[in-house]
Amino acid sequence: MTKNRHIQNIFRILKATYPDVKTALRHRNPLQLLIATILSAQCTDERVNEVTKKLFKQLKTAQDFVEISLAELEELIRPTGFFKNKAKSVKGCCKAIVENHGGKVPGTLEELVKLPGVGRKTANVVLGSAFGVPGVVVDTHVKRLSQRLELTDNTDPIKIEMDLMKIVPEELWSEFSLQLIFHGRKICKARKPECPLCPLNKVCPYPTQ
DNA sequence: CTCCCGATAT
DNA sequence: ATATCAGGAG
Repeated sequence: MTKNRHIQNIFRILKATYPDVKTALRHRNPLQLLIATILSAQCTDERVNEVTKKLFKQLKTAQDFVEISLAELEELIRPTGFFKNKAKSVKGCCKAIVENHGGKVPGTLEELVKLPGVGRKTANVVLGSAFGVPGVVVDTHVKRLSQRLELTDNTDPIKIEMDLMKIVPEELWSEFSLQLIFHGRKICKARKPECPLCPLNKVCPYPTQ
């Protein structure tokens, strides 16, 4: 089986299994998605959604996040873990957004990555789901599945991102990332992957236990 | 590489 | 007890 055939099979099966993927992080605008994504580090999206439901009811604009005290913000986001770092990042982002971007979240990878606490993963989530700009999101799931499916030999997320950008057509970057993320959560889990249930098990090199 | 954070699954 | 959860900074 050629490498191209391998990846085409994966696209076909993922599309059939997850025909209409969208981010699980609840949001109404780019600012909300940016903040939700920062909060999502090492935390389930379910918990992030619980926190942001209250958070976004109380705080609407970037200016609101600049004005709230650090201690208050820390308490509001505490259940997401890493709350001191995340509170600092959220406030820092909003400060930069107010001062340098007229209160609007910037829509390019270059500008997003300059924001404190925003790396390529977070930036590509915002680009893909808030601005409709293609981006490969390499989070813990995409990294693990790319390795199990042998789409990359690398362990560095940036190198994996580059590998996937070569293999995956640009118009599928965001969709493919989301499909791997959903599949990684439900089936191809880090701990105990459910290989017998997996629609990819016929084309996957990973041992099915 | 370590640290940040705490809940949950195994 | 330990690994893992939509990572990023120092």
